[in-house]
Amino acid sequence: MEQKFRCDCPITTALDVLGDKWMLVIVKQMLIDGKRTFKDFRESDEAVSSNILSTKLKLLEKVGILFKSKLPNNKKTVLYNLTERGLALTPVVVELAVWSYENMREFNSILRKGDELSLMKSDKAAFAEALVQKYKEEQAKILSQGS
Amino acid sequence: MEQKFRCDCPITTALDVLGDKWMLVIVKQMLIDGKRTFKDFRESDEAVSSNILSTKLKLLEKVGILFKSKLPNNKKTVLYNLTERGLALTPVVVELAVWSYENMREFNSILRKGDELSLMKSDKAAFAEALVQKYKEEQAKILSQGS
DNA sequence: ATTATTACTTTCAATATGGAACCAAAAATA
DNA sequence: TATTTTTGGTTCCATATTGAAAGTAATAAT
Repeated sequence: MEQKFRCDCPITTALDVLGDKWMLVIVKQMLIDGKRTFKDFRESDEAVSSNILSTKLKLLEKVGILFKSKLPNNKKTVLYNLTERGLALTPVVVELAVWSYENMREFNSILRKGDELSLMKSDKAAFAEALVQKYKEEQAKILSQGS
Repeated sequence: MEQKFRCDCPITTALDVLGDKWMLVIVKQMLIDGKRTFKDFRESDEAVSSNILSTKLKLLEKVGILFKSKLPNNKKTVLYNLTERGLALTPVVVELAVWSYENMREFNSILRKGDELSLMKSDKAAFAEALVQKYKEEQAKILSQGS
């Protein structure tokens, strides 16, 4: 599964890597939903099947969006962590959320109500930055403790 | 090909519709590359094959991202136009471009140089709005003339 | 010592993608 | 007017991707 690029356009290039139903969903699950382990992803609302999850996690690692780690006292559980490159996707994710809240409600009847929409819209960059900060704090907490 | 949604998350919902290799590329071709006709898309750098193009254009129309029109003096050529909903994807496209310029160069050796990157980054909202304005001006020009 | 959990891989069916050829209507050209 | 070309598709078929289910090996908990 080596990557092929269609042309020199940055947008097309991004979509050559991220353009599917799972890549950005996994990033979002890590960034927003606090998912960190294979099991977490499997048990998410979106319920990825494990073969696909495995494939996508490998690709995300390969392009430097996430890296794997382990806790010192546990040899079994693998932690998946966003890199700075992965965290740099936060603005994309935020823009998708804004667009979706404002345009997808008529199609997805179970779309949750957008409580954070006005906050998000009032300062998208600040909202994105707050998400990143929250992620990093959680990350620090997990790495500092041992379990 | 009716739409199914995985859960109530807005990001996942957006990707249920847009999450593939073509949907956002077609939007970008219209918004930035001035593509308007079936032929235009076929002859683009990305060279979509016509069966897929046909399928995706129908889906984009169905979710209200584009609409079809014709010029008064030409019964053959079909024009594909972005709606306000489609134009509202501009910030997503801009964020993808920024991320890509800054993170994909090591993977896509033919990625073009990001001359507009610093301009884009300095004020993303303004950059997006300028793209939308330019599109609308072109649109007005085409609709006003007859050919 | 036994059971459960975690992180996968394998298998196989269903669906999506993609290239190529084909086609009908309209437009351009001779 | 007759012929050719262009445009906007559709159809066919091969290949690739997705996805559900079951299986497995190592570790951890009981």
